[in-house]
Amino acid sequence: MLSTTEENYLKALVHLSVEKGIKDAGTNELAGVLHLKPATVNVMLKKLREKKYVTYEKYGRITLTSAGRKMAIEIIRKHRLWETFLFEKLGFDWDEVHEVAEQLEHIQSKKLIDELDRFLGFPMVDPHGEIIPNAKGELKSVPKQLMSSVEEKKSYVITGVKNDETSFLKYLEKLGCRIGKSFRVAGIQSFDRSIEIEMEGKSTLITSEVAGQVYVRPRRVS
Amino acid sequence: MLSTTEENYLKALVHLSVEKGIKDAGTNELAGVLHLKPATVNVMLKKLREKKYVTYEKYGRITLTSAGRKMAIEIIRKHRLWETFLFEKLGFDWDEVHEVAEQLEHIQSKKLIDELDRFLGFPMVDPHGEIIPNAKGELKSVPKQLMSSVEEKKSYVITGVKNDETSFLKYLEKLGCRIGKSFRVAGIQSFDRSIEIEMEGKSTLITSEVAGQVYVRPRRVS
DNA sequence: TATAAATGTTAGACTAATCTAACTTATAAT
DNA sequence: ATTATAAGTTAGATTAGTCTAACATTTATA
Repeated sequence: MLSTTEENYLKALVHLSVEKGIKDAGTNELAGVLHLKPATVNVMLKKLREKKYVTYEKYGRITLTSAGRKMAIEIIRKHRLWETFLFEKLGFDWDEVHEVAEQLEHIQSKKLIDELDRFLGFPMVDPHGEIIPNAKGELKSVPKQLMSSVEEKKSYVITGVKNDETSFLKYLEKLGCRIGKSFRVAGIQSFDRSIEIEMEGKSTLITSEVAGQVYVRPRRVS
Repeated sequence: MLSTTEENYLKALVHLSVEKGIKDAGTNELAGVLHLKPATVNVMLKKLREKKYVTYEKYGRITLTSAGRKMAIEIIRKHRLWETFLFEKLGFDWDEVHEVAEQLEHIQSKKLIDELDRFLGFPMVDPHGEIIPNAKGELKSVPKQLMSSVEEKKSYVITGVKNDETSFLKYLEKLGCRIGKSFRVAGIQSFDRSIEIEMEGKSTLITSEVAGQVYVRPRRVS
């Protein structure tokens, strides 16, 4: 059985790899997302390696083993189910669920989480639009949708890009488009198929060329 | 903010006083219910005294301050609301709820517990028939009912005794009747008003004299 | 009431998780 | 290629919560 602390390290490793797209991490990066000092992380890493949850050697990069990844995905599953519960059943706001789910995700009871899943009707996504891993620990891949096929007035989350040339990514960055960001479609111009989106309060115009290179998924609105 | 450990100490003090009917406790007793060593409890007691949650002096008895009692009752409220949730919404069995509620009761979020209360319809009792303190921390006293007024086929919990002579208590003990025990009324003899109860699988006869000295409250059946 | 038994306390050690400060290795820049 | 900077490591200290073993006090009993 893992401690809450150990669980948080594993979860952070998955988040780092999802957000950065690479599967390994460094001591400093990990310390950064956990708000701990590198020295602290270093100590814990030895323990997690001992327990076979990560592979890692001195001055090297940190990678989750399959056991480590499985554990981490289980915790993410719990987190997202609890977020869904708080949002759907208890009327929490979109931005209030995370903090409480951070605590709830560490409750140890397989039955609890399976019954919660059933109670919620086996939801696929959490209130942030994030995919909820299923009971088998599969992060079922949702059909990919291009930004060029979005509908007006609906909300989406950016999930990836088709094209990863630096110049293109730099341009996306300039537009404020990063993986994980969510936006609402304010309007679509019919003559050039350009899309006007609202993201973090400001409005941005996306050309159809760009939209054809960006993956999105629908987001449940609060 | 109290640690989980500190919360458990306060809760144990309330349970001790409820179960034993006295408002103070000893180091050994407390260690017993917490499954810790007296030395450990002694260390923590100093800390809780420092924080003004208990009053206690060397070799003396331990008493909760009103702040301590308030905290403890809040935790008991959380525990019982979670038990109700697990039982009513997630289909847990009567005997499975406690263990998970022991973990859930330490989640810190006022909103969570108030919304959970609302979601459950402001329940008065948990699946064990225990009274749920309200949001103001009042352990609303439920009208006392004597065992002599029970109805056939219904279930009750023993809540107290009118008479606390040793001989009487010893007799109750022999019958298996202790505070907190629950039973079902199998039948009532009309000619002598004696009551046949089923408790923990076995059947026991209670005379009307005894029934008139024992307090009970209705229990929700599983 | 003297003593045995029960209860309570203290000191010192241990584990988990954290920190700071000093040190080492790897990477980037001139 | 040398050096400066960034990244990573180690050692030693700290806090919370626990333990055991030895000691002190209170209580119950012969």
